[in-house]
Amino acid sequence: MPVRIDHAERRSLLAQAVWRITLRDGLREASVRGVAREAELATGSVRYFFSTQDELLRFAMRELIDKIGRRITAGAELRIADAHEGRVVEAALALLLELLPLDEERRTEALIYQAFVAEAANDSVIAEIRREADDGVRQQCLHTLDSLVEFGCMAASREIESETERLHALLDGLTAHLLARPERASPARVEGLLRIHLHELRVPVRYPGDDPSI
Amino acid sequence: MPVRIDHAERRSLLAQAVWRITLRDGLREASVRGVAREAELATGSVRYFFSTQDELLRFAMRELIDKIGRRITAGAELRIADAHEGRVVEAALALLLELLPLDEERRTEALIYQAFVAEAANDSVIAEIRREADDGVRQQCLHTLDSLVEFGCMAASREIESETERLHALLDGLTAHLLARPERASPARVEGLLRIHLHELRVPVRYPGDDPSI
DNA sequence: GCTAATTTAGCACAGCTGTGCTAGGTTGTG
DNA sequence: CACAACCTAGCACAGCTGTGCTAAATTAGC
Repeated sequence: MPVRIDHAERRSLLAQAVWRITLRDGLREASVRGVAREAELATGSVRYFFSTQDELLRFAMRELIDKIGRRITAGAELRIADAHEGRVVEAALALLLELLPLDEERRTEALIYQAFVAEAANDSVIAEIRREADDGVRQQCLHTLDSLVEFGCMAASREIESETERLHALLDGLTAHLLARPERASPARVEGLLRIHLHELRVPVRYPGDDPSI
Repeated sequence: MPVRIDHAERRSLLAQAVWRITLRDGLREASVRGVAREAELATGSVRYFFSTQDELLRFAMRELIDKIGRRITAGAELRIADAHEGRVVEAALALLLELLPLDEERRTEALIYQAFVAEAANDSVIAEIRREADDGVRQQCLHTLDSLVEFGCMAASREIESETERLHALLDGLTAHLLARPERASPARVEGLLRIHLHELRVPVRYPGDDPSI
C-alpha cells in the first residue's frame, strides 16, 4: 500500500483549505477543484475522502463549529473560579466576551462561520448544524444568567427565558457589528455595553403595567 | 421602433425576478440566464438593460433597500402622532417594531436582504449599500431614543451613543432570530422583550463603579 | 409605405463546474 | 518477490456560466 494516510487528519486538512478559500474569496469559490488546488492535491484525491462536494462543505462547517466550541469550553473553565470570589458580574462578562469575535483568530472564525450561515438558507444539513451552534450559545447565555441569579446579581422577578433571549440577541447583533463595522463597534465599546447590560439585570423589571404614565 | 419600453420599470421587473430566485434557491442561482427565464425574457434582453451580471445584482439590492426604506419611512410618519399624547414608550416601540420582520412581507424582504448581506463579504459595492441600510436603521434607533429623552422616558445619565448601539445590536439580533428560529422568537415574545428593554431606559445607569459588591 | 431607432432572440466562445471512472503508482504484509 | 490494499492522477462527459456579437423583428414618425 502507499503511505497510509490518517483519514481524520486529511479530512481536517481539506476542511481548513475550505476555510481559507471561504475567507479569501467566499464560499461559492470553494469548488472541488479549487479546494484540491488550495490543499495541493489532485481533485481525484479530494474525492477519495469526500465523495461529494456537499459532504466536503458540511464537514468543513462541522469542523469549524467544533473548533469554536472547544475554544469556548476551554475558556469557560478558566472563568468559573472568578465567580467564587464575589466578582460575579465580571466573571459573567468574561464568559460572554468569550463568545464574541474580539481578536483576530475569533474574527476569522466568525467571518467563515458567517459565510456558512448564509448557506444554511439553501442547505438543510448546514441549517441543522447552525441550529446546534446557536443552541450552544444560548445555553451559555442561560447558564450565565443562572449564575447571576444564584449569586443574587439578577433580580428574581425577571423571567430567565426572556432575558436569555434578549442577551442572546444582543450578542448576535454585537457579533454582526464587530464583523461589519469594527470602527463603530470596537472591542472596548462592546465590552462596556455588555457591562451595562449585565448591571441592569440587578434592577427588578419595570413591567408595562407598573407605570400608568407610559 | 418596437414597443418603447419604460427602462426603469423593466429594470425593476428584473430586480424582482432576482428577488424571487434568491428567495427560492439562493443568490448563487441568480445567473443571467436564470433571471431571464424567471422574467420570461431572452438572456440578450436582460443584457440590454444590464450590461453585466454584477450591475444587475447590485441594482436588485439597491431596489430592495429602497423598497424597505420607503415602507419604514411611511410607517414612521404614522406613529409620530402617538408621541404627542403621553404614550411615548408605546410610540417608540411601534417605530422599532416597524424595523423587524414581523409579518410575511417583511420576512420575505429580510430573507432576501440577508442573502445580499452575505454577498457583501465579496463585493465592495454591495458592502457599501449594506452600510447605508445599516446607517438608516441606526438613525432610526438614535431618533427613537432622542424622543424618549425629550419626553423624559429615558434617564439623562445614559450615553445616547451607547444606548443606540445596544438597541441597534438588539434589533439586529432579534431579526436574525426571527428569521432563523421563528418557533423560539415569536413576534409576541420579541415585542415583549423590546418593551422591557425600552422601559429599563428610565432607570439611571448603574455604572460599574457604583456598587463595590460587584 | 419607408426609414430609422429600439428591442429581441439567440448563436458562439472560452472557461468553469460536479462527478464517474480508470489506470497507475506506492508500499505494507505474507 | 509477489500480492493486494490504498492512494493519486487525471481524463471524460454533460452541463452550466458570463459575455461578445449579430441578425432579425417591431413600430413611431415622416
